[in-house]
This record gives sequence, C-alpha cells and structure tokens, in this order.
Amino acid sequence: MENKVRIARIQVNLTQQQLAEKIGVTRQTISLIEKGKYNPTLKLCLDICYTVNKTLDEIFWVEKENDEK
Amino acid sequence: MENKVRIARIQVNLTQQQLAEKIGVTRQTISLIEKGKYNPTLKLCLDICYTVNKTLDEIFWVEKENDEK
DNA sequence: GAATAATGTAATATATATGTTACAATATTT
DNA sequence: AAATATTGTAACATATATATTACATTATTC
Repeated sequence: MENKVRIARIQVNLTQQQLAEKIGVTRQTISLIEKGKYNPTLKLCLDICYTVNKTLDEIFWVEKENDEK
Repeated sequence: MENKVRIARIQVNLTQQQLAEKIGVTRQTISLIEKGKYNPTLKLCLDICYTVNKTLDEIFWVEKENDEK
C-alpha cells in the first residue's frame, strides 16, 4: 500500500518520531506506514494529513489496480 | 466519523448489500460506516471509492476539528 | 571516522476493525 | 395494509492495526 507520507513529512521538516508524537501514535507505526507495510485506519490517515498539511487524495490515493482476480 | 458513503452509494444505485458484496465485506460493515460508527481501514475506504466512482477526498475527507484538548 | 540521531524490524501484547448470526425496525412494493 | 426488501443493531468470535520493548542498520554531525 504505497503512499506519500515520507515525502510530505520531510517537506514539513518532521522526523518520524516527531510526526508520531504530534499524532499520538508510535514511531514504528509511522515507519511501517511509510514502508507500505501497514493498512492504516482512516482516522490515522486524516491525522497524518492534518499534520503534514495535505489531503487524503494527495497522500493516500492510489488508482485502482484492475487485477483480474 | 461522518462521511458521504450513503449518498455516493445511492447515486450509483447500489444497496448496502450489493456494495458490500462487490467489495467483499459484510453488509453490517457498510451500515456502520455509513452511520459513522466505524473507523474503516484505508484499503476499505479505497475499495468503497472505486466502487462508487469517487475519490477519498470526495467521500471521506473531513476538515480538522480543532478541539482544544 | 567516531558519536549521535534517525530509521528498520522482530517478538509479543493489546485494542479494535470486521465477521457471524440473529432479530428488530423501517422503507418499498404489490 | 400486508408482503417483501432494506437497513439498524446487538452479542460474541476472529483478524488485524497498533503498542511495547528491544536491538540492528543507516544517515548525519562533530
């Protein structure tokens, strides 16, 4: 689950630790989200957006992959 | 956690049941999300968006409420 | 290049999103 | 208005998001 958290975080000059603290979450959670290994909760996505001054679409939107499954 | 799932769902003429089936989730989950009683997962939000032809911002964005806590 | 900060990641624990089953309530159709 | 479809909701079970602790790796600073 790719996203643009890292880019946006660096743009506002925050470390994972700092972003995590502002949001009230663990540094590991931020790390794993940036790595695309977490499927975060909407509320957490919104909190991240608020903190890095972006919208959901800007950070978390991904085009539908039409796998034929 | 308010959102516009219901409106969008009705616009594409789907019942909760039908939307749920297309996404591969339970009708109850859709119901509770529409009622704002669930904090859905990003992946689920995206699947809903794909099915009702909207983006994350259109369906799930909510302005930051600055509660002074 | 050593010291420090920042990040990756693993194991285990906990909280919570979602499923299952079931029934009640409301809307829609005949 | 009865019949049917749609939606709300509760109790309990399961899957998974997140926390905790700890250590390893990579980047940054002196």
